Amino acid sequence: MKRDSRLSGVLHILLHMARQPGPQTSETLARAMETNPVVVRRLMAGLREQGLVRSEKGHGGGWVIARDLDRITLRDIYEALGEPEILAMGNRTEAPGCLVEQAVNAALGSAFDEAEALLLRRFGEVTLAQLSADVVDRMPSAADTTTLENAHEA
Amino acid sequence: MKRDSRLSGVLHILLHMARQPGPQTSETLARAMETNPVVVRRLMAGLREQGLVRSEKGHGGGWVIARDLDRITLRDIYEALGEPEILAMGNRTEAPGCLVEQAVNAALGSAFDEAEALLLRRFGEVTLAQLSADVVDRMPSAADTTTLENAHEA
DNA sequence: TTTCATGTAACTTCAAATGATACGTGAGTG
DNA sequence: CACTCACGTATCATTTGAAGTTACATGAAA
Repeated sequence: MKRDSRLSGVLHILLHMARQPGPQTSETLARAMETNPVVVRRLMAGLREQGLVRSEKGHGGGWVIARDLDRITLRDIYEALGEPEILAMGNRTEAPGCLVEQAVNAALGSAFDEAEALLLRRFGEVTLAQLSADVVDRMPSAADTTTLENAHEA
Repeated sequence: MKRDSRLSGVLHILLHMARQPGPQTSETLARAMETNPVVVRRLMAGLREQGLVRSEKGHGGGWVIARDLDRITLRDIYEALGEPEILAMGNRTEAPGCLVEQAVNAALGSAFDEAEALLLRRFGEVTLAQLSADVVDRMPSAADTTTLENAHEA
């Protein structure tokens, strides 16, 4: 399967939005991500429904973040995306009659559950504010005025 | 993508083999798994290369486990399968120039790594012997003579 | 030599993310 | 009011890898 990069992608979008004052269009955000505006809208749709972002049509429209950055965790975003599959592996059958398969499912299942739970816990501990601060830490000090355009020239 | 169930499948195969004395053919094992003999051979190919199982051609041939059950961990089997992808999610880009994406990758990447490490650690702690014992625990006591055939009728 | 069973290549099927095109809707602008 | 901008969304193509299937070669035992 192709690796799911929606969480990675939407975080990229949100952090770019966080660094710019006004509304950002899907068009602009798509260029920063080297992708298509429709992909941006699709990613953002779930976030809008959860009230994490707002969108406006027409002139001067675009996307804005609708909540304080320190009150949005990666977990909130993950859930807004529709809680995509975390693991690429799984049990062959869900409710097998075969005792052998039941034993396999029990052993693998608990390991899978633990790994998922760990990841979700980590997601819950990281806020957009923290990530945004990390971006600043990574910047050569003089470049604090980096715009969406030249952010991708480096 | 479709969920990868190779580990689950190969464990099912191995535990069925563990409960029968002689060599088992791909044909027989495939019937127990409700799949195709070629799929069985494909799953077992890696295990054979790692010396976990042996195969013989011709009359009376088939597959046998080549090592004590308590010396085979799920991790051994996972590695013999070629270490398939564990996570369905990943970073959009591996070595991005964009500082924003670098920050995203760092945050997500460490969480991903932790989850993977946890799962692999769990795999390393479980042996085939333990799983096989668990199968017995799940059996109604009188059914200890369950064969491959009626194991799937219950 | 016939049969059985593995070893593999090649093809089809399937699922889901991603990319792209097209068109509808609503909000500003002139 | 007409026009443009930007989102909303349906639809289709592309991509990737697992899983299933068919076909045939190889080697071992009867």
